[in-house]
Amino acid sequence: MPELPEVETTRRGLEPALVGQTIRKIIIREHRLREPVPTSLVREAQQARILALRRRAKILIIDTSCGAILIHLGMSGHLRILKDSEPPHKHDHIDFLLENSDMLRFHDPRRFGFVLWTRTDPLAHSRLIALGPEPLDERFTPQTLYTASRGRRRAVRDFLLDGSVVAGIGNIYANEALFMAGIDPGRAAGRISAARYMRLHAALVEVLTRAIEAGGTTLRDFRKSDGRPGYFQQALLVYGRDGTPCPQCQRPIHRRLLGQRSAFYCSHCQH
DNA sequence: CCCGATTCCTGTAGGC
DNA sequence: TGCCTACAGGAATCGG
Repeated sequence: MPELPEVETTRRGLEPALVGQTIRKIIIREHRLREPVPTSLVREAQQARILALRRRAKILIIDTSCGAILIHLGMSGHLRILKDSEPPHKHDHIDFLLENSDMLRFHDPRRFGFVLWTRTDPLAHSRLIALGPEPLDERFTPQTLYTASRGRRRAVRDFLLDGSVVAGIGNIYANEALFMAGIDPGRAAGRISAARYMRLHAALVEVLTRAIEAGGTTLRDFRKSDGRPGYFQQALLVYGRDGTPCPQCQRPIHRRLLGQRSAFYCSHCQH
């Protein structure tokens, strides 16, 4: 499940292979992603020169000479650099052929991702405009969380997943940070003190930074742009570890459904 | 405004 | 062995 660290890992891996290249040809085998792949992509992005790769939340932005490609990996997507002679396999939905015989290939079995094209400022795109601060930007502070949470009764785990509060956090890193900060994922966001949001802020920054250094978390589908998995899953403290001993107190980690998705936590260490 | 439920999709794991 | 079901989840949308 690509969250911020996985998309950042992908961005870093793709950057040297893509920047400066011209897109020679775009092949779309499957238009039916989370939203239809626009036909304008083929018409307008072919022959465009790639200028830069950026990331905003979980979205990769490929800036070109005449517009920007926006790519979301959904929960099962990945991007790889291959030789353009590599035959397509199942779920290889889009190929971007480059002038140097390399190819950027978008693969996404569950088709929760999207590939969009815009000729205006990508940061002003409807998918990006309402996002909160980047968690690794200095504009994200403990105050961001404390202020936004006042009066909110929803579980703090779900509050962290709200991209308009802070961008790019998914279920894995929300659970990890809440464990590191000693906060029960089911606690109402508005009933957590400023002092505890200090700890949560620090935990988020630390876990995201470490995950990026490890190349992200590979549970099932995620692959770096060279095809290799990330290694942060070995460092996960609670996510997916129900029944195993808490790394702090040795009591078993619990799994509980919060909303529609699992929360992992230690009932002794988190309150 | 806020919040929870629902929806999209397919591979995998576990039960029988 | 094979079938069936539950589950994984980002984020838009809808209804209360």
